[in-house]
Amino acid sequence: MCAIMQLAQRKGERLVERYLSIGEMAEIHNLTRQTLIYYDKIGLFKPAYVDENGYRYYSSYQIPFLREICFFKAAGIKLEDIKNHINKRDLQTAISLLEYHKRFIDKEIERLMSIRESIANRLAIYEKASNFQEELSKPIIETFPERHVVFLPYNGELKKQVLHLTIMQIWNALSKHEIMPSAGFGTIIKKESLCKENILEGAGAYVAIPARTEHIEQIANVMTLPAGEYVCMYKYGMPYDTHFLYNLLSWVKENHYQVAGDIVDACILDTTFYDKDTEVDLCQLQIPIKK
Amino acid sequence: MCAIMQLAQRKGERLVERYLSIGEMAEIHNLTRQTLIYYDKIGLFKPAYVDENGYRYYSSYQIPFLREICFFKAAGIKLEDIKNHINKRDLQTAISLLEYHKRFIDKEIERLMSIRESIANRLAIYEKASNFQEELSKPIIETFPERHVVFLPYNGELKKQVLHLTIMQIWNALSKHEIMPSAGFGTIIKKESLCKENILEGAGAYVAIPARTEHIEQIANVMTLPAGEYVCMYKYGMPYDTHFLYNLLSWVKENHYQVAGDIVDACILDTTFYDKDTEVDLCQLQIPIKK
DNA sequence: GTAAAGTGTATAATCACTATACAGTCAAGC
DNA sequence: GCTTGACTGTATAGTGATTATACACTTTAC
Repeated sequence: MCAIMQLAQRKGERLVERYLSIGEMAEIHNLTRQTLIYYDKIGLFKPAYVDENGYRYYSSYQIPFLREICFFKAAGIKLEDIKNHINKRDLQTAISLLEYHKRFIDKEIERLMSIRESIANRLAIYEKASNFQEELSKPIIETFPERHVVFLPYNGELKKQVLHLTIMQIWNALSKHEIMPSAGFGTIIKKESLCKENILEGAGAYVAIPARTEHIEQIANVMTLPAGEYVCMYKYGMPYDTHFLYNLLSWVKENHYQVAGDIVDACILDTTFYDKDTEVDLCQLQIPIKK
Repeated sequence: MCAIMQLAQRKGERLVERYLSIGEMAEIHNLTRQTLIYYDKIGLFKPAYVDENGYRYYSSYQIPFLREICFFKAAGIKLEDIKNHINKRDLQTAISLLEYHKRFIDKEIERLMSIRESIANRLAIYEKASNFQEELSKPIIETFPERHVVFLPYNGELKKQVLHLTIMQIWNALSKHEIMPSAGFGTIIKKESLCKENILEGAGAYVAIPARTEHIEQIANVMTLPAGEYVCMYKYGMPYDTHFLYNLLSWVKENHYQVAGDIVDACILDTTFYDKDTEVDLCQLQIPIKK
């Protein structure tokens, strides 16, 4: 039978003085016996009376205290903080504890919202990747909105390791701004190097900054990719496999377009999706065009 | 010196084959050495090569893997789930892992929003309590919106323990609906018992349901307190100290009002705020009135 | 050759419990 | 008074993802 009902029914002259056993107290508050033993041990909530056999007995006057502890706990406040508060409890400390915790909850909500957006960004990239198959190596025209990225030039000849390390440098810089780099990354090839002997001169890695990120101005090395039309091509190949780029540039020429800005080589699926022998990413070349 | 810079500068013919030490790998990913040792131990991420002295060496091809692990970790996904995914990684499992986690994040955000509201509700009550002093025992007219509460009649004579236990019963019922009972609680005295010998006949405990709670119809014993004018009085006294109620009812009569419905005795600050000798709550009597 | 920096293992602590093992206590029915 | 079952006690280990510490060995730089 339910402890609450039993107690409520046993009304009478001795009711007020009657102590509650640990099991009753636990059931009333929807806790386990072990939890109350633990609260006793850490000094958060001790029984009013302990008999000669060590049995714990609680007074019904303690019910509002334990209820309050449960409230703070359900709000996610640490037991240590609850303990410090409940023992010298007054209105002002209660208010400041709750206000402090409310700010903490606000920060947590903000953090989770940003994670939510990161996951959505990543899922959007995967969505793209799911549909690329029939379009591999075919030029298609897509329209992109304005995109903000962090750009860092490659230091030396572009090889796999330089690429990884440069991306990780940007990645860590963004992490320090509490930004999850989930909106994509890749290589940017400078427009002014297209006619040079080494087409990759000045090229670098980029990591996209998620849309709606605040305080972009505090981030170093931010670069803006303009909105507009891009001719795009999916390919299995690393940015230093430049023949894909030359192919697409030929298409631009043949179709009487002009290159309107820096070229993006966006990594869609990295090598972690493929077996060791593949060792190349699925990427999408994006050349901004104008007539 | 920064490991990333050092490696980026040491470019040359042997660069691709060069292994990274545990410290370098950790620094690149903004992790500690111990964390990588732990990942090795739990089988989440093992070095490509271990030398005869037990030193761990990582291949630069492993960088995207560890980066991906860090991404999932930052999203709050459990290492065990990451481990299960990363080893048989493909687009579909990646998508379903992220979609599953997105739903989890959504639930978390909802939970935190509800905690946020609970804290705000509680702070509003404390705000009330901060300002009651000069108004103690004085009748004042306040307007309340419509309020939903869970009501449960007291079983037997109204004493402190019956009061506590009845409230805890409602409290637990609300907890099972994942509602934090933070919007106030107290006693409701039935209008039809005002003229009876025992004014507390049919009286019971109530716990308020926070505004904007969804699916109220699924909660048992819900009662609606109508919007409108209430004559209110702060008092130090329990609901069974009925002389406060009689005083306020006299005021209603003297001022030619009529009692418009059931009477609320709202607990503002319970005994946990006072020393053991006080043993009474700060309450506010609320009598709905009409001319 | 030495010192500093880096690496290894092993262990304890964190937080708020939960689970388990094993022993003693209490209340009801016979 | 005895048995049974429900209840209570203590003690210990485990959870998850680290961090911190202690102590010994190896590598690198000068």
